[in-house]
Amino acid sequence: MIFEIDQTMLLRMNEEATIASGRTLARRAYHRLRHDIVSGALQPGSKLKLESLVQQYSIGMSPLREALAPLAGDQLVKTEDQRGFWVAPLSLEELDDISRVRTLVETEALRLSIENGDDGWERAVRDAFAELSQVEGGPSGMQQPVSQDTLRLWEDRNHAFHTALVSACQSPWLIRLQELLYQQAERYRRVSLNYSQGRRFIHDEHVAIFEAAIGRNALRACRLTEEHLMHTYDVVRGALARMQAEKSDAA
Amino acid sequence: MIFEIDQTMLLRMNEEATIASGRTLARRAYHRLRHDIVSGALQPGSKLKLESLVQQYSIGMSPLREALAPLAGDQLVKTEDQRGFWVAPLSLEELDDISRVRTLVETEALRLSIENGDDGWERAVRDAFAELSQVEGGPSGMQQPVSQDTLRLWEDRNHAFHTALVSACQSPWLIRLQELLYQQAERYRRVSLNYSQGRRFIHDEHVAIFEAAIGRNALRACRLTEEHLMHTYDVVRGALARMQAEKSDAA
DNA sequence: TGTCAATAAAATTACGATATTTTTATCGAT
DNA sequence: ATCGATAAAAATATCGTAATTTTATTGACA
Repeated sequence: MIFEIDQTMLLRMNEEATIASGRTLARRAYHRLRHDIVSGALQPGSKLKLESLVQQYSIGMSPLREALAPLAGDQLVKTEDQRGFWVAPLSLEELDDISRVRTLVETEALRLSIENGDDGWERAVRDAFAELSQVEGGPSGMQQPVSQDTLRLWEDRNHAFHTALVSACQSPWLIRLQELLYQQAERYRRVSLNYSQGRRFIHDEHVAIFEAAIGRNALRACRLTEEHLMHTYDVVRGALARMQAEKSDAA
Repeated sequence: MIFEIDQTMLLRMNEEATIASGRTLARRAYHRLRHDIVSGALQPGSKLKLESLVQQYSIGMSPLREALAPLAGDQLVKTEDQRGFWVAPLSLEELDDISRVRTLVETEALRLSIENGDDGWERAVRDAFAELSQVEGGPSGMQQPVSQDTLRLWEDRNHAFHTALVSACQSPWLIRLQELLYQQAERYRRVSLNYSQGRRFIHDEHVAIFEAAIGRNALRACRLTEEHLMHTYDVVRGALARMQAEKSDAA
């Protein structure tokens, strides 16, 4: 028992450490900035004033700019020559776009993964699913409101589960694109979380996908994944719409 | 006649100017470097020594590093913390991967484009096709060896044609990914060009795709595009294999 | 109200200083 | 003598700061 707690604590520490890990200042800044953008701490669409960031993050201009460049590559930051940097804005249109493209990429990657997956893949998927189930807490899990920490943990494990599922597709490019799009989608989930009303039986969907994948039923797994992503889309879209309505009310 | 020559010359100048255009030193360096990588002037897999590049391109260290960052985002340059930058290597495995993912993305984008395309789209496709046909020069065009300049022109117009085809898909993300993957594929085409033996009736394939797209036959256009990309893959793979065989002979 | 010059703000770039990695040289053991 | 480990040296990447260039803002004037 004590052993279990220790492992959990280590895992948590590890996860938190990864927020700003890296060997160079630029990479650490990259991780911090990415976290702050994905979490919504930095307002979507807002100007990133370099001088302010230098002070806020206690960092030099050079590593800061080196950190912003790859964020622009991830489409989390927009940049215009000699006009600076902005946090990439969120919009219903882009959420729509990302959801569709993500479905295209993730179902293809999953299909290939189910075709090619070996025992190691199955084990990785089982492990990731077990960890995710733990935090989703049973068949009707996460119905009740949960803490920010739990949500963080859920995001990590949901990410790990989706990553494990496609990990055997043997296509570095599909994996790279899947990762990119997952991250984009995460932004939308995170900022819309506070506006979500009522939770859906997301765990049941994960169970179904897991069983179809392990059962090597590619067609079914892909169909379920597509539905899963579309349900996510619906929920986030609703929340985002309410959010924007509220904002325009205030104005 | 003189008029025609003038137009051609202007076009050429314009195209050459775009190689290293941009308002900041960093962007100009980005364009030059990208060109040199895609064209193969910079050896795939080779180390990019910053000091050497500073001298070769007559540029400061800061803009050079700013130029390298987005190239890493495009996956044309690999980087490791504290260890520097390399030209991304080429491999048969990655060519395979890129070709498959490109097919996935480009057929989906084309399908949507055919669904959504309006008159403006049709016009853009017709124009791009006309320009491409001009340089491919008729039904059995480009059978005879052609100059480097002509190949450059062909690359530009082939790119423009593929871009026009998917331009109405109304998915910025699909377009971005298509662009990324086209560029990757172009690298392989370019470096393998010198090793290509015998040309195929590529123009016929373009004609068929063009007609299916304009005829709004999405299914057929996608199938033809898939075949087109796979033929390209076969040719480039053959050339690359010969190239690598020759290299290992020399060693 | 619109334009233009002056000023302020901000981004880009140069350059020197520091830290890390890689290579070379040295030493000792087998 | 050769190999492996260790230490010095060189090469290279990273970072901070300041100078330069460009863009945005302000306010006077038409």
